[in-house]
Amino acid sequence: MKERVAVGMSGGVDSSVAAYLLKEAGYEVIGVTMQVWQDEDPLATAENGGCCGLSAVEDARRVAAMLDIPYYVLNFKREFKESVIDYFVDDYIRGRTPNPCIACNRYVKWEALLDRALSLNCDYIATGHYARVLRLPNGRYAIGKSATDKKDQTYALYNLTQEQLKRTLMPVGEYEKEQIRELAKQLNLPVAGKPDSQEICFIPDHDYAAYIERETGRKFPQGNFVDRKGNVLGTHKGIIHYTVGQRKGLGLSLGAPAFVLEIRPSTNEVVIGTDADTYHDTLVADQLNLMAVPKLCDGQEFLAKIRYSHPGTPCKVRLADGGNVVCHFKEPVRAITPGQAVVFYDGDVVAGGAVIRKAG
RNA sequence: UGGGGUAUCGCCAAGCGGUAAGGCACAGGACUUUGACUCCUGCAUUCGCUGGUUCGAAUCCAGCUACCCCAG
Repeated sequence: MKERVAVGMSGGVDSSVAAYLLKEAGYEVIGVTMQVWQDEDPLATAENGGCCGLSAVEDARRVAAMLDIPYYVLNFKREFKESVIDYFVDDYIRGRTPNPCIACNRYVKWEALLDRALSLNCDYIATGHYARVLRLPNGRYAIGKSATDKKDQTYALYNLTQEQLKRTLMPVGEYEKEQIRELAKQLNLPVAGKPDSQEICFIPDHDYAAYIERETGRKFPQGNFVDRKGNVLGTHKGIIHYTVGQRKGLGLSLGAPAFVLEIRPSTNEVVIGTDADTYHDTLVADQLNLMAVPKLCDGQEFLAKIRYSHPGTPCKVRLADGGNVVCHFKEPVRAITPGQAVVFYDGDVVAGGAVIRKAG
């Protein structure tokens, strides 16, 4: 009897090809598009490049028809609102910089989708991510880097659980991005030429601050830019406009480039310093999720990425009070940002990850 | 209203008679799952104002205006 798999189809190239590959591999494939947008504004959807919106549904439906697989649109608006949007907004209000894609993966694309898939008698869920699901000799499941370096998406997947990974397939992880596009062309998929999605999908105009103010119905007051000694350097536009390491948009003319060092929601201050001031060699993180390793040991070494595009820096980890993880880097890293994830790699495999609380 | 000083892009600032450096900020673009970083491009026909000297002035001279400092 064929194993049954639900493929999350975003309407893009990758998940479309994923569906095809699974069908070729002999699975019984069901196409699913997750409806997550709160207001389906067709215009905004088009501008967004098609991730998760109405035009995405049309594209996914056409691909499913071509592949001759059943196709459903499932409503995940509530889950998306609670796990992604609310988290995103709350983090900004608390002076942090969230990574909504990580939350979306863990709680919507996996937790909620897997739940629905199981109730449809599926054995697996699958996505078009450029990553691999590995079963390790120690019995654990882990995310491994894909064949293509250009499009590594493992960072955003560190937070998946063992149960989720056990039931996950990522067929495009075995291919290069170019191969996937080529395959899409050969199959005559209508989405072969679609651009990659990027940026945060639910804020198509990229105006984060306006989105947060709309969502909360609040205005976030101006406050002081201060240096590390507390001297006032100027006025900021509201805490939600900034992230650690940011240079652009500060409007401060201090002779040398100025960067955000820290955001202090309690005093509504944004601390400013030089580029050199943004480097630290230690961070504290919480909400640890383990993947390849069953537990973290003091002194254990990993390559750690502190943001999506960070190439990684060697570090040693140590467990601290309350389940916190202290990560000491071999060399200082730039702009350790509360709210972003630290992801620990053991070679090409994700050992685990956690949420950065503070530098130093 | 006695004396001295300074007035060059939004901010800082070079220039010292030969036809406006640079930094910061800002804007546009590339990159991008941080409005991040980084990179590329752009950004004073004009030097507080008015005259004068000179082939030629932001640069020299005079007057005016503004601000600053010291004395009142």
